[in-house]
Amino acid sequence: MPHAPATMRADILESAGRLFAARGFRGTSLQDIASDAGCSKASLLYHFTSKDAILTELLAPAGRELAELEERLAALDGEEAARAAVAGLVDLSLRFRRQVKILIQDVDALINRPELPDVNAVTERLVDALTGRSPTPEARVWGWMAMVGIFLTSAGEHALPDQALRAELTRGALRTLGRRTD
Amino acid sequence: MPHAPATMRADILESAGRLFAARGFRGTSLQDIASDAGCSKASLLYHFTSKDAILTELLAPAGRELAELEERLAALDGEEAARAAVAGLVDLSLRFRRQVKILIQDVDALINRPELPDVNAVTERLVDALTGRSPTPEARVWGWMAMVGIFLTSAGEHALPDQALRAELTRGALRTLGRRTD
DNA sequence: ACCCTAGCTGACCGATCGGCCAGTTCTGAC
DNA sequence: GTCAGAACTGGCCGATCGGTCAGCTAGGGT
Repeated sequence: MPHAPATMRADILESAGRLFAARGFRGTSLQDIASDAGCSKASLLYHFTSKDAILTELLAPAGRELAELEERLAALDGEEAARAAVAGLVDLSLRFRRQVKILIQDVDALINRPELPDVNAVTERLVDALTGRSPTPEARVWGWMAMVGIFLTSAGEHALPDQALRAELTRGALRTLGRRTD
Repeated sequence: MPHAPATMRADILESAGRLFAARGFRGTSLQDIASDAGCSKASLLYHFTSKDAILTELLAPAGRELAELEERLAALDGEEAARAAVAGLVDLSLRFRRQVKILIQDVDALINRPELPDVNAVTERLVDALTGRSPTPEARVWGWMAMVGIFLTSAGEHALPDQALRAELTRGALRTLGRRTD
């Protein structure tokens, strides 16, 4: 039964998006997508020029909006710009959650290894330590932000000697948690 | 010239670590490592049981220390625990920078795509907006933390409705930047 | 009734990659 | 000098993956 109007294309995008978010781009084969969407691998490449093109179509809207946000910010200044940047990033990240997950999925696959402690368990206990006994759900979000912020910011290139970077990471994290930084 | 004592093994680890950090685990082949280390692919598998075993050996020390940190935190409580958790994570992340880069490298490879705006440029401009004109290097670190925190925390699972999560992400980010949260 | 075409497919291809093995070379111990 | 064994290698294998292609089929336009 070939002629299902244009639903196949949409089904493929939906399957690919879900699988990419769950197993990562490289961790998902064309066959995986085809099986999930209920068609043949060749059919994928009839509707899309390549595996990469599927990912492109999934990420393009987020990219467009990010560029728009950037433009909007260029017109603002000072406190106004800072608040707009935060609000814009929050909005974007939440509305394109699946896309964010696609981008960071490979990290999950890499981090869940026997020689590393279970990342979920560690996360839970670190957040516990950060937020104290019986934390509110809100406090747990801040705990997450502080941990992720420390972890990933450490890997970036910063114009700061190691000792100073160490101090600033600590200060930023404590502030995220709403604690005194002295 | 076979018998270089045990330097080959160390050379392989060094090469693998550098390449994994630069191109990611999956993006680095055994041949890449062999060429860089100046030996044959078969030699890698003489010194290590598998490609995965190389990564394991590179990550194991970080995993051990993370487990130790967790243990140490279990004995503490309240403000003391929070500060020890932050200090411990900062220390770990900075001392194992290369390992952190290995874990997140695949994200870099995935995020630098034509349909997405150039991530470095966007990062720069967002940090500009967050920190205002002529920011200090310290302020840029906080800007980084806030952005990364928003971005990655949004992808996690939180026991919070979307609207509340949105508010808390905003609040946390503004606090990281040392701004009023009202 | 006929045919054109969009939708779809099975079979196949070339490339790459992780891993294996038989065999060679060098070294240190005796 | 001899020899055991560690260090190392070229060549090969099976699996997987992205992608191609010739061809089948169902339906709508005429």
